[in-house]
Amino acid sequence: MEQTAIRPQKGLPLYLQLKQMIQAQIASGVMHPGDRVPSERELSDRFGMSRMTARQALLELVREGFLYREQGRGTFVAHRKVNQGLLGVTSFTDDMRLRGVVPESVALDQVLELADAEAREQLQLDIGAMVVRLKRLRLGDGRPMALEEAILPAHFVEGLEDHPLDKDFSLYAYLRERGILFQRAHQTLEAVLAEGDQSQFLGVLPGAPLLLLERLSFRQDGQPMEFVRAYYRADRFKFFVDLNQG
Amino acid sequence: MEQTAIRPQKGLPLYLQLKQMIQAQIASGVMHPGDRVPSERELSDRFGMSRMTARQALLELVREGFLYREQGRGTFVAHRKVNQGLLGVTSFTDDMRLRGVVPESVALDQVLELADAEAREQLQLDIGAMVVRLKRLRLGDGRPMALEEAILPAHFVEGLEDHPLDKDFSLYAYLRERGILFQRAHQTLEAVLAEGDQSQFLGVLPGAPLLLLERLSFRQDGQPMEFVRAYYRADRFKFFVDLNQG
DNA sequence: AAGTGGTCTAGACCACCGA
DNA sequence: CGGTGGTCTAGACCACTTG
Repeated sequence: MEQTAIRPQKGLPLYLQLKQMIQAQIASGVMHPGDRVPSERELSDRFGMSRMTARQALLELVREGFLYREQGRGTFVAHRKVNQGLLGVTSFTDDMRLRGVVPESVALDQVLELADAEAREQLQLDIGAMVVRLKRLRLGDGRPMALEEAILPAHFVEGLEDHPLDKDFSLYAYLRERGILFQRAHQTLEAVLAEGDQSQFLGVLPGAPLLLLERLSFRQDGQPMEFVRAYYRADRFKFFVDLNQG
Repeated sequence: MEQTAIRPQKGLPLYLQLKQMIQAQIASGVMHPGDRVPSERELSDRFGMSRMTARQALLELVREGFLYREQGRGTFVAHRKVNQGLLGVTSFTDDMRLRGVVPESVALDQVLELADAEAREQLQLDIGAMVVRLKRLRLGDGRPMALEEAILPAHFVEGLEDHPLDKDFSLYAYLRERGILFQRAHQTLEAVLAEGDQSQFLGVLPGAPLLLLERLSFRQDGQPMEFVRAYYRADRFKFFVDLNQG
């Protein structure tokens, strides 16, 4: 832990600068798993900040799994960072890129319609509300990966009808640009067998195993904003998630 | 938000008392989704605590999804609490109980042996290390739900060999009693088809869909401590998870 | 301009742990 | 015992939102 510059308001809050510095030391191997990190008092002395500021940096790193603390002993570098950050809500596009696969979408259907009972229930809409329904075939490196249907309240996506949905278009990037962000999602996964349409679009035999994913996403204020039902080819897709706390 | 007693050191830290009070008001319906919660300054005034203390209560409730904040506007009650707390590592036993199903286990096999290559890789063990291998059939309300194999480093579970593994025995409760806690887990899910042994134990036809779950659990210090591979009957089990942050 | 959350300070006492 | 993290105080200035 060298005395690199950390002091001034160079745009970034102090605690974030400290956090990044510690993170860098772990990543670069300067500090090893099990090593003790300097105490809150030591950090605040060394970098001329208050103890609460150093504390905030350490606590965030603990929450993110880089460090762990033991009462009365100290703060230590965690042993193996479990797949950093994959606790977040991911989009198909990001997901594929992360795996080094080139994502692609083919729009099969795209309609503006009255929300049916299921959509109203999931998205908590009133009778008469309109929704956009997007049916897409998802490709990875040009091969069919998943058949996906997304339903969103129409007011979130005005103008989307004129948007090209093919190629590497990401619905999530589109929403991000418009300032619409997810905060939380509830997701279920089950195993089903391919039938009818599904096997044709995905290029598998009827009876092949599929992973059925259903996801309801919420905005920051807790309002539901997207319901997705997607069928993934089991031989090409494995879902993973990191869980915290015991 | 009434002026109930909150002041003194009645065992519980101040910020936890405040947190619980706010949580109770949300649960009881006194405060509704979208309602503004008193500001940090207002809370600190009203309850005679410092702003940082009130802030700590609010920030924890935000992290847990009960509240959300908007810069310059205030702190608000979130709209729908997404399955409270199900971000955690769950055991089969807890999971079933949560769903109102009576869990049961039948031990099929239980051996102490040399760790093979896969076990060493997953659990980061050296050559020559011993592991305990537990094979169990999991029942819910008396019906087969899953076929599960767990592998643990032998030094975590000394004495387990003499333990009855049937009935409602929970490996996790056993470990909890011995002070061994999980902090984090990495889990993957995929869809497969039942074959051989699996279909017999689970009571399904070969070719029936199964949900294959693999989980690697870590202790607080980041050391891996259990690897589980479980096959769930797709018609009786749906996996769900809540994700944070977009 | 007034109110909010975001950051930060310079102290304090406590419970817990190790030597 | 000294050092650690856990809690807490009473202030401060900032950026942001709203009227």
